[in-house]
Amino acid sequence: MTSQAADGPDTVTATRRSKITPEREREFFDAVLEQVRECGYDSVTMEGVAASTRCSKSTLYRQWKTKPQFVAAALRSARQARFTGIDTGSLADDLRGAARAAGEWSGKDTRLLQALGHAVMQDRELQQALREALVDPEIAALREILRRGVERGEVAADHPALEYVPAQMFGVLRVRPVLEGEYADPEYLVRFVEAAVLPALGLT
Amino acid sequence: MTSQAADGPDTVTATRRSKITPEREREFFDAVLEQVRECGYDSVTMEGVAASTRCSKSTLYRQWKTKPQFVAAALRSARQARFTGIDTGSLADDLRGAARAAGEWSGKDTRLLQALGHAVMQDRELQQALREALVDPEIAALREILRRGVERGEVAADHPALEYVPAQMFGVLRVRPVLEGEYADPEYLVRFVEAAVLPALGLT
DNA sequence: GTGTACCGATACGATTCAGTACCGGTACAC
DNA sequence: GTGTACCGGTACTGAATCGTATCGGTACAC
Repeated sequence: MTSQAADGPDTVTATRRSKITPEREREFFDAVLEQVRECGYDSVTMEGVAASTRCSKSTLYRQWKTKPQFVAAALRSARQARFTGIDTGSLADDLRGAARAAGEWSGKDTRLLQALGHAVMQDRELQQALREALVDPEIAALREILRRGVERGEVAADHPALEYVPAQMFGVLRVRPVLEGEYADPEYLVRFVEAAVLPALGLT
Repeated sequence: MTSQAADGPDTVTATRRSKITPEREREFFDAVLEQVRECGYDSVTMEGVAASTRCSKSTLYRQWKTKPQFVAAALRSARQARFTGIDTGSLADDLRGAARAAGEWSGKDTRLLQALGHAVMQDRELQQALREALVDPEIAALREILRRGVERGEVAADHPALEYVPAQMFGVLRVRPVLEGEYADPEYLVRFVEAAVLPALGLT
């Protein structure tokens, strides 16, 4: 359940009503996200997830009322910052680092975003879960990198290109599959940062 | 039928086996694309399209064998270059013009791309139709703009930022809804070109 | 031990939708 | 007129899939 984080030190697993251990829950979440990436949101079925994790549909429906709620829970559980902790002291190197980190997750995240991109327009909870899981943390980390660069005086606070850096990074990341048929890898993104983003910021 | 372009001067409409006029066909195509934008590819139903155009399912299935083929045909029919004919003699102005043109179509095209983004992975014909309709023409036109700029000597042929211009334009176009919750309008894209693309190309 | 609460399996009803089949009606060719 | 070929409407089959209900089994609490 979504409430189980509230009551759960380790040994208390015994006290838990549910026999679904956190590890088991992870299996469910991994399975459903993988199915979403594979087949698209609409084509994901509870039966499919149940089969692939060898549990019964009943078990899934006991824990989560509906498919959207299930997927949203899975998304929330997958939340993690891809590139926090990047802090080299140089804006250019930080951006290169972010590009590299983004490129490493590119395939999985992009497929997920792609697969959910439209479903999200119809379900508020799903939309928010997606933003919290894949969008907001990255944007925040990126803005933090930029903020530090401004603070160090590497770029003017009102530099017009600043506001577009996140959109550039994620935009290029997401459209490369469409334009070139392959996911943006770290090399591609780093070259992009060096060829376009840094020059635009005046960091040659 | 897909073959009707081959046999059709004007008056020959009489000779046509089909009573589906090109205008009527347009209605079908517009309706199905609108449904795709609205509900997503998977949720589009032949029955829905039939109802919204007041024809019968039979009629649709007589013309197109399956749903993917129907949607692909609709996409192909929607093919049109958004920004050919932009040629001001200045690379910077051409790019501004392209940005403005792209921004004007942004909502419709982005929604379509979003809605089809995943379905396309499972159906080759659909994928190709989508590329031909929404991706390739724009890319080609953009590359042509850049080529002319190079030819005029406004930017070096091997300038590293050149290769990323199309990806940036379409990337920013497509992710703005995700990041900021609204489609990229012409103003946004023109400002982006001026703040980031032109500086990166050394065209202050 | 005994009881409780959850598990997995399976079966079920309801719904939705792709695609087919059949119908009577009608516009146009000749 | 008569025939042909297509139209729109409706009904149908068959396959998924949602979500519910039922059932026997089992791990853990006490």
